[in-house]
Amino acid sequence: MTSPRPFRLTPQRAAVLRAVHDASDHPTARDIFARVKPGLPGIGFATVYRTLNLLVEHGEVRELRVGEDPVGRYDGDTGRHDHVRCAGCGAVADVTVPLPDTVQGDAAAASGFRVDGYELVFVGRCPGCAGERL
Amino acid sequence: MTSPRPFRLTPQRAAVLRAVHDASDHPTARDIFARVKPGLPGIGFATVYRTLNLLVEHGEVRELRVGEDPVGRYDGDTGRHDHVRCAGCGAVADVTVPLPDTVQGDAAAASGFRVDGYELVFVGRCPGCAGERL
DNA sequence: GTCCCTGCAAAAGTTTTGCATTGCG
DNA sequence: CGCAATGCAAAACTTTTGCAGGGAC
Repeated sequence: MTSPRPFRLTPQRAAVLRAVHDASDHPTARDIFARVKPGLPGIGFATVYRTLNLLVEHGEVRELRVGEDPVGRYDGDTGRHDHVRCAGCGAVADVTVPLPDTVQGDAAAASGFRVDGYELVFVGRCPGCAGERL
Repeated sequence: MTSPRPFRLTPQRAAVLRAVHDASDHPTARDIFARVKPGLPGIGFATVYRTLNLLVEHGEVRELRVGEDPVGRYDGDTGRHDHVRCAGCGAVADVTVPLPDTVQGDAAAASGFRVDGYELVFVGRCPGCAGERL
């Protein structure tokens, strides 16, 4: 079992948790660092990263990597939902598109894997970028 | 316009292209470097990366990043298909699960984005890892 | 001759780790 | 006291870029 170790809610951890939950733009670790820094000037990168990993382990926060961008993004909404990424500016938005119940079974049958879930990311253009080019 | 520049098929490029097309395991740039090195001992990392980017631009190869792993993987199959990732060992396999035609329209309606496509990655356990734990 | 390609080395960027210090319990 | 958490600095990694040399056309 992955029994999460006990958890101490320090000011740093509370600040990071709040920053992720308050954000709606899927911030990167760097973004979160920048947003938390003003309230805790002493905080360092390492604490932010360690905290984010801890929060992910505890299921308080969801980590996602989308598209060709190699940087991790964090989502305070841990409920089931999907994402859309703008190919123009890289923005990531939430969206929920229910798939038929059969897809996981289909995937399992086709691959031989046991399938527990999926990640679905749509690719397109946000309203701002849609009119520009292409 | 993204008019692909002319293209010279050097031995290095041919080797990288062949390595990706022959692979079925979605190798990383590092994997490809290791596989190509024996046949071209002089080759360097930079050439592999530059070549992979070139091949992606020309649509000869597909780049994908899946899961919490920040490293890029490459797929010689450029046709429409999906992937399954093993949460145990990190293996990535191909799978094709057609989704209803309505999903892209649903996503567009729900997000306000123009939606051109999607990436679908199932998460589960490969046959080898399924029996082990959890 | 010109231009593209390569290889090496260094740079850039993200994430992790080591270690001494601090401070709660 | 004992142990976990922090902050700083350095390390680990992946990927990109600068530059000089060399080959193709």
